[in-house]
Amino acid sequence: MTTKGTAERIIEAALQLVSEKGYTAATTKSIAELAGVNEVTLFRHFGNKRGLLKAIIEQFSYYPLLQQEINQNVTWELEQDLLNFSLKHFHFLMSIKDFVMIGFKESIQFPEISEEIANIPLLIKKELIVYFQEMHQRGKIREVDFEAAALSLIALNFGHFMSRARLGTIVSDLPTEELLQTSVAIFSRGLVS
Amino acid sequence: MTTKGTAERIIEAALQLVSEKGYTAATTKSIAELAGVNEVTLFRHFGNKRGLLKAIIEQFSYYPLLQQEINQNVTWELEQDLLNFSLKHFHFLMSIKDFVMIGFKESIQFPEISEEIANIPLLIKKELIVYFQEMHQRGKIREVDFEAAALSLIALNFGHFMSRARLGTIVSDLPTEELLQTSVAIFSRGLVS
DNA sequence: TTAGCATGTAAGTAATTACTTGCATGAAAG
DNA sequence: CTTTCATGCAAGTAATTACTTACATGCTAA
Repeated sequence: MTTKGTAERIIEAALQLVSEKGYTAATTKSIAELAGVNEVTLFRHFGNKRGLLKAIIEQFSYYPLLQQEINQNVTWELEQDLLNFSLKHFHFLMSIKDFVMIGFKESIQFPEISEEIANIPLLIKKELIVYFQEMHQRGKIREVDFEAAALSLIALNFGHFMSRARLGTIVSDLPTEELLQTSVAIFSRGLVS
Repeated sequence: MTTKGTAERIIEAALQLVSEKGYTAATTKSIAELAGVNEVTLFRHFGNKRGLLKAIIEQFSYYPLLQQEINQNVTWELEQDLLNFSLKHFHFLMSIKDFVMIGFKESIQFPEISEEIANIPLLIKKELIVYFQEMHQRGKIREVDFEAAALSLIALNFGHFMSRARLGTIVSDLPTEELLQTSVAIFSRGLVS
């Protein structure tokens, strides 16, 4: 009980600090301080600093991926489906924002994270291609390179996510939902036959 | 002569290492080693480690921005213009890839870089909005939220850039030009009236 | 030739960092 | 009541880091 709470608090603090300042700059002292525990407790739980990050990675691998949820609520109405997907995609990325940032920052020190993160667009791409193919067979979208189309939608959402996650409302103060709606409206209109 | 070359080599090495490993993990020793100079030379040139990064930021502020080049070669043919812009945008981001990465990694330690980087999409957004408005008046694109449209195109290109810059061909081995072409084709088709 | 200037070399310093050890404490479980 | 177990606390260690100082060397320009 107390144990679990302690370890969790340490992981949480590490996740925050490492994603903010990077692995090296996030000292064990500062992590322990933010978690509200003694520094030795950190080592007693995770052995060493790398062990702490391993725990973070492991926790992430249990995180429910977006993938399964994509095919749910499919209406075979292009714009509606893509908006539904894009909203989910965006909020999913936001929910794992810290992981994504660590993945980008520590791709050299912890290539495992990079791989884990790179897997997300890969899985989503496959799902989207299948969806686009089916939509094409139903005569609802025109013939395009479905892989490129899938990658584009993913890039679109990822771009919006990065902009909001790192720059906030500096670039634009449009409400996220509104922005995504217009974004998807243009994109799906470009796909319809 | 030799002075300039030395300072430049140090800056180059720092740019590479800091963008790869982050500011804290890129030690002055490793930077000097990569630059092929003695560590003291680094301090003689830039005073301290922060001074070195200041020099990097300053060098970037002199970098020719994409902005002016956008309005050149405008044909008022939507797809052609947007493809031309997107290719320029993408390759511009690639050319300042290391700056962008530092900007994302060191947004806390060096907020100036973040601001500098955030300025890019802001300027481009303004240019794109003007272009879209003019295209609308010419009856070539339909009525949409031009700001959202501009942000979407920027997010699209940025997403492609991030994917290629960090994940290489893991997600897809489609040739960049081909990918951008399909990407822009869909997007512009979604805008035409 | 000489004077200056950029750089290399060697040595050192104070601070920080990851990590350890030994002991005290307090709460829960048997 | 006692044992166990997670944690706190104090102290310390070896390595690393940013940075300094003093002196030697070699190239360039006057």
